[in-house]
Amino acid sequence: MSGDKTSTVLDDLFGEAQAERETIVSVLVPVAVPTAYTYKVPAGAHVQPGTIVQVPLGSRQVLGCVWDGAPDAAINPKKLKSISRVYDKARPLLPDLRRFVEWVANWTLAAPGMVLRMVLRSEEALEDEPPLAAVRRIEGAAPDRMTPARAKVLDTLSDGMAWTRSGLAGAAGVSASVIDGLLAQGVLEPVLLPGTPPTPKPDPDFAHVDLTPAQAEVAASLRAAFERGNAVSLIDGVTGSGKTEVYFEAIAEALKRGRQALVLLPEIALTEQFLRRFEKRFGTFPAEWHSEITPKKRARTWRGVASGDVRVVIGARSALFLPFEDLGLIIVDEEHDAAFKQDDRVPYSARDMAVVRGHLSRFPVVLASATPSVESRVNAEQGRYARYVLPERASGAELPEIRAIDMRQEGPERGRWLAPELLKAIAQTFAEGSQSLLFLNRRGYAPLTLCRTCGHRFQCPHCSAWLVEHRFQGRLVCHHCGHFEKMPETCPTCSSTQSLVACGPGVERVAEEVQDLFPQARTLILSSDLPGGAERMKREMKLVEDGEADIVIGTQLVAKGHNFPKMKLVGVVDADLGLAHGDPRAAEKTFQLLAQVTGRAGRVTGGGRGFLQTYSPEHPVLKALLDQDRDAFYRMEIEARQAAGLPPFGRMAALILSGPDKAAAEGFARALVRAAPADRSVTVLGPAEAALAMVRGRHRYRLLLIAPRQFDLQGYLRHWLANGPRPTGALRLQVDIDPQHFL
DNA sequence: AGCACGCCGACT
DNA sequence: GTCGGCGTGCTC
Repeated sequence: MSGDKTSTVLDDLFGEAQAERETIVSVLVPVAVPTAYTYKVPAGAHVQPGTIVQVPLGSRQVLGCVWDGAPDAAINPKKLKSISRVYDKARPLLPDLRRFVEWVANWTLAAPGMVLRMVLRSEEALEDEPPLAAVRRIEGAAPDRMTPARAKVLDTLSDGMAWTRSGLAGAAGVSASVIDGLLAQGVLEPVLLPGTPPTPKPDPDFAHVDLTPAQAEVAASLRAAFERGNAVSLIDGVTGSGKTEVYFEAIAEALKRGRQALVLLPEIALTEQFLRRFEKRFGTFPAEWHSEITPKKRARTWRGVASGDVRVVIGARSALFLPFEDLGLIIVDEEHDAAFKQDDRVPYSARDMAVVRGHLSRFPVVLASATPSVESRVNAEQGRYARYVLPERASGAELPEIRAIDMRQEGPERGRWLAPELLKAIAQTFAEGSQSLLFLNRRGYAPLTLCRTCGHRFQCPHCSAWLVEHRFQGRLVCHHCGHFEKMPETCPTCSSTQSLVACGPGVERVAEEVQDLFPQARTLILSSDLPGGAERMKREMKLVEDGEADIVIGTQLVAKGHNFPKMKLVGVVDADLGLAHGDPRAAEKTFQLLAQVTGRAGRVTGGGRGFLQTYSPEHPVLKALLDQDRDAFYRMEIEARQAAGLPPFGRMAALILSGPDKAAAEGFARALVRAAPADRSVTVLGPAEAALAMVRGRHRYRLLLIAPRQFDLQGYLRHWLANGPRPTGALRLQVDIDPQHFL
């Protein structure tokens, strides 16, 4: 070509000009600073907004992301450092995700870099996956001696595929040393595989789906929501109504449209059964994402999500920050669950931020629950969410019949905890070969121990809560801070022996009573504090599922999602527990818990029965449960909150003010107090969770404000969001404020 | 003197 | 979030 020489000269000139005028870019770094920092781009490196880089920061190297907007030209050029590495194998973070990071940072009052940190949670994912060491049969080669183990290996390899050493040993049912032997003999050869092949894509048409007319109608509405862009739907269905099947249809629709889908679950324990159901419906497993995933799998999923190889993710709240290539749907299952809230570091509600992410990227979000949160019901009633009700069980089984047992009149004798009527029902259920569940939200043997002689009560030395006796462990335990001590023989105050008495029941004590009265029944305690951890829990849940236990005594973990097909009877040992708490959400939490736990009865078979042992059968929360009238509960609760001056969206309006400057934080607090009318000033108080946060927190001065009805917190926040800058260095919004009104 | 610990500001 | 500098107070 004739222009060869000229273009070379031009290139040189251009290169020189570039070298003289060094390029600088904004880089967001994972530290608590308010803005992106500025770095030089090394010659020859190519970066764009979204590119993931490594940069020097102080004395260390950190991950960062090239950010939007002009770099800060006011920074002293002598201070500027160079990007030390460009991760060109990793996909740049897309604009939608970057906007989401900024939105969450703005909302939670966290530094944007701290939110970015939640995105960059797998350093391994930024490199190409290292090749996998494997073995393959060498055509025609044979071992000197054929043994049964060797034959099994060669048989497994007969399809000509390469296997990993451990995978092959496992598949052939031999030890890995057999494979080493065959390698040494030159029958097998080592090969390198290019990482893991992508998992097969879920097939939206894999299974024949048989929906009830009610389910089909909701499924059709969810499919239609894709046409509306950013619609939020609330599936409000009784326990056993088949919400999962319905939202699976929304996932199928997302897949058919070539979009990715994300399912958020409140806790890891629920993923197991979800995976099985998903596989039945879509023919393959979704990718999993939560804190217990191994680094390798984590990296694979992160990369797969970014490249689009992974189509569906099921995960805990942190999955919300995965770098999806083209996310088209988020499902938030058990949307009422408090586990969606993160209280430390960046304090956010994954349910609310899911709605935000859907809004920013214009895709549908589905919230599902048998007991929706009050705020979601309000959002639905006020037209922000579409609400779909599934009032009946998909199996056709009728809902359990629920009865109150008035403990003032029909209670058990002294020192016993189960009323005669409940015992009779347990005996019947046992006789017909079905399961009973006794629910008591109290771990251990007894919540309080005292001395009969001198009245000494065992109290935690650190937090003034009663110490709970755990008889299996022979300990007194504080459920607040974890402090424990050995159960003493004598009273520490008056030294009397045989004088300590247990007051009130825990699950261990109820189990003792059950074993005493039904010695021939197989009883099982399900409580999170028993030794053996998650593995044991999984085993025992399976035992109950398979009908290997007759009477189960459990704490609140039995209320969550597990399917117990043989469970016919549920007895709530103390239905009043939780109603008396000072927590403004006590009624809601109790309603949800009791509705979920009684919903276990006869879920598959029908004919379930529930009993609530109570001293206050007239309490409106219990009445709503007894009457099977969920709407009555929500009506009552929304009215009660309005009367208490809580905001109409049903959530506590709270601000946590914190910062290094105590005077500034207090000054701002006083300004807030002045802004509220004189008759009901802003109350400055510290509920238990805020107090705990204060003790554990790194900030030195912190103040919790609950704004009463007169204070226009919403208006203030709206103004603040629109007009920046922050009133103090570190003002933190509590996770309980609903972002719906700001979208 | 030597160092553990907590506090505090800086980090581009 | 993490590091380094600095002051305090205690031990070898």
